[in-house]
Amino acid sequence: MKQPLPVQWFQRQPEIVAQELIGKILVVIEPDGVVLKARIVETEAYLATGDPASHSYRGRTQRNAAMFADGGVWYVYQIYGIHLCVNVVTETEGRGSAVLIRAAEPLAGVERMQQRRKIQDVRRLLRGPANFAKAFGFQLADNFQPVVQPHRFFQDAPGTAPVVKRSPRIGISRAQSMLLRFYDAQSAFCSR
DNA sequence: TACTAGATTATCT
DNA sequence: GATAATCTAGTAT
Repeated sequence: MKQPLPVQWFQRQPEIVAQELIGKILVVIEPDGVVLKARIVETEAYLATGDPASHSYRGRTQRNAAMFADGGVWYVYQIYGIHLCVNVVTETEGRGSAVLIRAAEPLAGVERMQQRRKIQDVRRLLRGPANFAKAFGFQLADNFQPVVQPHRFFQDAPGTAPVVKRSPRIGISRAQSMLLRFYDAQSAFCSR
């Protein structure tokens, strides 16, 4: 069994973490013992400085406080009233950067994900940030929680590294020229 | 397959 | 009071 990625792995520049997170595997062990696994295929970086699309751009607020914590914690927030977006905080205390997880490829626990999503199509199960959050059972309460825990962690993936491409981020109105979305060009599980 | 409208609330100004 | 790092369902093509 692979070792979990250590917290220091996340305490680097968001562009680096976003790019290297592609192909990594998220493992979640549910309270009843069911194991969920997924291979990350799409992420976006939100920078600490000079990035108007980042929640941290206008400084620290109650909502984005987790972004300013030490790297290696979750930043979870609700958007459009009904959806959750899940980020991994990067860099260190006081910076304010994070990586949004946008899509993944289901590897284990597919039935549990299908129950939560109320759909069968495996390709759509983890496509889009809110869908990913729902399938894995993320809650607002996961905000500020450590990324490295016994029941929920990332691990390195076996095999060759994926071909990672970059493009403009999706769904934002500012800084659309910045190429901060990273995705596995060979995966059929990306959101676009 | 493509486009549009509507959902629904925490958070910020 | 306005906005938002979205998704789904519905109608049109």
